[in-house]
Amino acid sequence: MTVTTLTDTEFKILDALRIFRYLTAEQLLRLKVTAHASHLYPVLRDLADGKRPWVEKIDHGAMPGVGRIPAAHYLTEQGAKVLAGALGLDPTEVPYPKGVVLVRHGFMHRLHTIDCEIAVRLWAAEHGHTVDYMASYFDVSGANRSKTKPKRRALTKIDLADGSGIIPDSVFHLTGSDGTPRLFVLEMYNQHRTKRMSEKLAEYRYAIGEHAIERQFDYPHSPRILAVFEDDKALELTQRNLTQRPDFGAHFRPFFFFKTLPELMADFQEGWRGIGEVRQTALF
DNA sequence: TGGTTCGTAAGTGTCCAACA
DNA sequence: TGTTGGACACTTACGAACCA
Repeated sequence: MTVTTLTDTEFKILDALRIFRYLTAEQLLRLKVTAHASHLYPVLRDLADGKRPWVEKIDHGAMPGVGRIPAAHYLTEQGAKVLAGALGLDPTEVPYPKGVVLVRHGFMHRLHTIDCEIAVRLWAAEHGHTVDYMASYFDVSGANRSKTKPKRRALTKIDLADGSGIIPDSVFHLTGSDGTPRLFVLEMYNQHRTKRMSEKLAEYRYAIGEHAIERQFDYPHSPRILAVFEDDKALELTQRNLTQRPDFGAHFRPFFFFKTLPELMADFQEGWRGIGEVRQTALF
């Protein structure tokens, strides 16, 4: 039997990758796996070298007007096994990405979805809330070509009565310090046309009408649908588009909460905007 | 005492757009 | 067509603190 010794930083990095699946160096620093980049980079390099390939990374180079795109790190099969040993878990209990192929645009969207997840988890830890469940659109079960497993399916998918479905970017369930459970559905928009954004949000009126979200995630109350935007301009255009839609009645509006990503990263609970409202409100 | 981590500062690498 | 600059991420060097 091989005994593997992990330093505290190495363990924190592997465990953070278990929870968040893909992380940039900046996100790892935000999660406080170590205090400074000058220590983080050598540790990451050591974890990814030939002797201990427990972590791999995807490098996308640079983007015009944006600069260099950060590399995304993820657990390898060996890394998942080592972490399972350190946590006293069976290796099958530590997931790791398989068949990793990410285009740049998809990568930025995934990066921002993970930013939302980090913001929610850090806020929950700081405010005594428990994260009971959290999944993103890239978390899937099953396999399309398998004869034994069910078909591939996003864990966040909401089935609708007509056989179609909606795949939110993220779904999570929190329990407050007073024991109150709350379910949230999150949509993260970046670099899309705002018309496409409002169309995706308008699809939720079917899920609301059928109580499909409550049914799918076994939640007895109304869920909160969070729409997070890269900037104010996209947020305001989407708000305006939804208020002008004749098929999007006023009774749908209380379900929706709007915010920009920087605002979400600063505070998860406060400062949300409703559809057609300037006044900011708390989520609960 | 040695391994690990922290902190500062400066330099390098990558890609694209603009320009001569 | 080659050069330059922008906008970043990433790397390296070095000294110091911490801790078992």
